[in-house]
Amino acid sequence: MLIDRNLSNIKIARRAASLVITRASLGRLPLYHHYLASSADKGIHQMSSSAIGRGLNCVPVQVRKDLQYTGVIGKPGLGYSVDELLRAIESFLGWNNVNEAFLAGAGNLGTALLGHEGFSKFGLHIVGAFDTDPDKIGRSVHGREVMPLHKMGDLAWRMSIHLGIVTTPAEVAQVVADEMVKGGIEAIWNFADVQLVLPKHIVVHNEDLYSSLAPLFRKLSR
Amino acid sequence: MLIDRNLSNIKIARRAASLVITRASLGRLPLYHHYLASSADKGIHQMSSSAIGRGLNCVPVQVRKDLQYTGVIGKPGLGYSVDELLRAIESFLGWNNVNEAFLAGAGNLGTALLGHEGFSKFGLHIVGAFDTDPDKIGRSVHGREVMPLHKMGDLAWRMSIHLGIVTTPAEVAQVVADEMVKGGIEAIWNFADVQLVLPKHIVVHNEDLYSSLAPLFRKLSR
DNA sequence: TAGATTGTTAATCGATTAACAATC
DNA sequence: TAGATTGTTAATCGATTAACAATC
Repeated sequence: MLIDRNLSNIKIARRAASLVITRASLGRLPLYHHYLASSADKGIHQMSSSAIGRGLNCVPVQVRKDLQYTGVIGKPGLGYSVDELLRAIESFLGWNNVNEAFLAGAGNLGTALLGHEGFSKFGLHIVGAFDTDPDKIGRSVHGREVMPLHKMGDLAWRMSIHLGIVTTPAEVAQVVADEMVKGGIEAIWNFADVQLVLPKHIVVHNEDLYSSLAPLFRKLSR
Repeated sequence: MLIDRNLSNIKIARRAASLVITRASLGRLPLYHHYLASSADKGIHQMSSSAIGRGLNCVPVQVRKDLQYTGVIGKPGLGYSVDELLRAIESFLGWNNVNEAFLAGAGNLGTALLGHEGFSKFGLHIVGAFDTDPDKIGRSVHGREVMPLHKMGDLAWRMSIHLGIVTTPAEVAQVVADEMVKGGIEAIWNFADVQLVLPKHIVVHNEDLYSSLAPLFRKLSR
């Protein structure tokens, strides 16, 4: 029995160490969390991969493969512990850490993100907003004062901010992102309609709204 | 010469007919358009696939493959006509059509999308906004009056609206989407944090912000 | 024990990239 | 013509899915 335990621990350790999560699986983990959380609210504490797959429109084997990355072990014949999965996903995605971010561009979209209260549940705190528009600077947007853009880099450095959100017009997004990188920012969430070109070690997610719209538009024009 | 022309026309026709664009390529076409448009602004009228690839951080062969779907033929040794590509991408993506949409959920994000003027350049016109909050109903948001949600389905039907945008809280998103489908809507752009389950013939794009954030957060927690 | 469901290997599918003849 | 770049086939890579022994 003791030997069994040890063997199975080694197995877990080896697996967790050797497997690197794919981009695709990583993006699905939040979806599992959404669905599992709403199931937990309904008092469901145990779920099989096929039950989860039904809720998310995907096949059980994909659910099992994705969930393996979290390190949670399911029980054959029974399924997974919903609460264990929720905690594991949260910790895997770093939702328990406090992730402080700066946002550049306090326009419509920037304002909306500043006002999105849901983020704080996942550890995302937008602690500074920046713009170049004199009419906006000094104003408070959803409780945060808009500061002049040229102060962003320095301040990011001094406050050890590592996440930047770009909601500026496309024309200035690259310059703003470069400024963020100079300020020590390591990950950028970009809503401007440009592909940012940045050093390899910076992680960028380009949130191109028109890429998302493309399949929808194509459907409509037929 | 005449024979050559005919042969090459047949080739084009066959190619356009047989190839169905992949989801991945479709999503990249808007990125090409962004970059080509900004190049055209700088007076550049001819570009090679490697020049385009440099601007978008991708390899020339991918550019060539993606651009083939638009039907544009490049000139060996020279490259592509920027203006021809721009027009071809616009027509391929249906950006020349008027695409009218209804939006449900006039919160922060909904308001931002209603105020996003850029959309109209691509044929997207959000012509109606809906909410259940009595404080919001009747108010004007970026020039459009917010209407009660229960009127959405009927109105979509009568106005032949085929595109729906969901910016409601996650809890009601599924119900709202079902209502859209009843109203004849065929494509749904969903910003709520749920995977909508809808009939096969409805095209849905789930714009899950937390999926986008996942790789960024992961980078930060290391 | 029997039924259900897991974890994992191997097969398939789709998307990216390398290689190169065709051609401006 | 020579150099550059195209369009396309074949090879590779990555992600999804089928199959099944292990096990609760």
